[in-house]
Amino acid sequence: MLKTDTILIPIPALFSFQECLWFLNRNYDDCLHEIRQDSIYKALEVKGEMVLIKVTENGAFLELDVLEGDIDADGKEYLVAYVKDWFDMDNAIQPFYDLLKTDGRLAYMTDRYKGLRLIGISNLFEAICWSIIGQQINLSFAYKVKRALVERFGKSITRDGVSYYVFPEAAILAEVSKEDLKAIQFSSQKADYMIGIAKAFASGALSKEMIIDLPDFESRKKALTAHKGIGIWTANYALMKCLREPQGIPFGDIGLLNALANHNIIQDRKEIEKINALFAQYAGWESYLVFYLWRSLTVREPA
DNA sequence: CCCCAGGACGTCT
DNA sequence: AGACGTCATGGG
Repeated sequence: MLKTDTILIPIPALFSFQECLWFLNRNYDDCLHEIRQDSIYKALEVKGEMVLIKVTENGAFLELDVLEGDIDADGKEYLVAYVKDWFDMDNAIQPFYDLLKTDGRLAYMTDRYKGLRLIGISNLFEAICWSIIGQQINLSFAYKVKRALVERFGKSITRDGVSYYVFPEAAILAEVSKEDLKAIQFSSQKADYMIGIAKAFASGALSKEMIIDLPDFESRKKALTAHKGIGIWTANYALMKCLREPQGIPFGDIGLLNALANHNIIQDRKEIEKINALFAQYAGWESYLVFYLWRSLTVREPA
């Protein structure tokens, strides 16, 4: 099928496609998108149909091309909303920069990482599963496990001999066996956690809409941590990446702690009061601060 | 063998 | 509430 659909999305102030690309391409092997020549290729499922999109920069616009899959006007609208949410394009982040500029230790970020946006995970089930996979293991291994899971249980669409995957549906993962997951290097505990979460989503006991409808951050966090396998770190990570809760601070995150130590904001990992004092200065932009601190971490070279 | 990695959970005080 | 031990798995 030939490419026919091109959509242009205006780029807002303080937005850098190159910085967003850096995050998506930071030497980790993420199976849910591919980057070639400054373009992002990603599979999505739109109204039950697999679609392959390409996102690239085109002057003052992001260019969104539908490479595979038939979509109607509603589908286009969905894709535009998806990309805007993915790159947090509707968020005016100048107030965050104003805060950074008053912070001697972090002011440099407004230049060095200018235009970096908090890259999201719009699927709550995926966001939770990904954070469960990432619990207490190094990121390289976490991406390896995710790839095995996605390539085994996720739908895909192929173009030019390359397959692009979407994250598996909850209904599928709800039915897999613990042994299936252990075979792709899940720990026995994480296998139980993820099957349990998948069953909750598959049955409707848990959903993004339900969490959004809760009145405030604390009740959302409680609703998530009520499930086995979702602790403070996982709940806050999911709320930060999916629901874009500013208060979604993944407390205890080793990367966050390392970044704070690198900036001499803390000396050791137990200085909770210093961490709280820092985030108090960034009220409303806590999750952005976390993301920028992650950005500051040097990334290992690929093996 | 050791320690570490984008933690969670139980069980003690 | 908060500290501590335990659980799993792969990488260095």
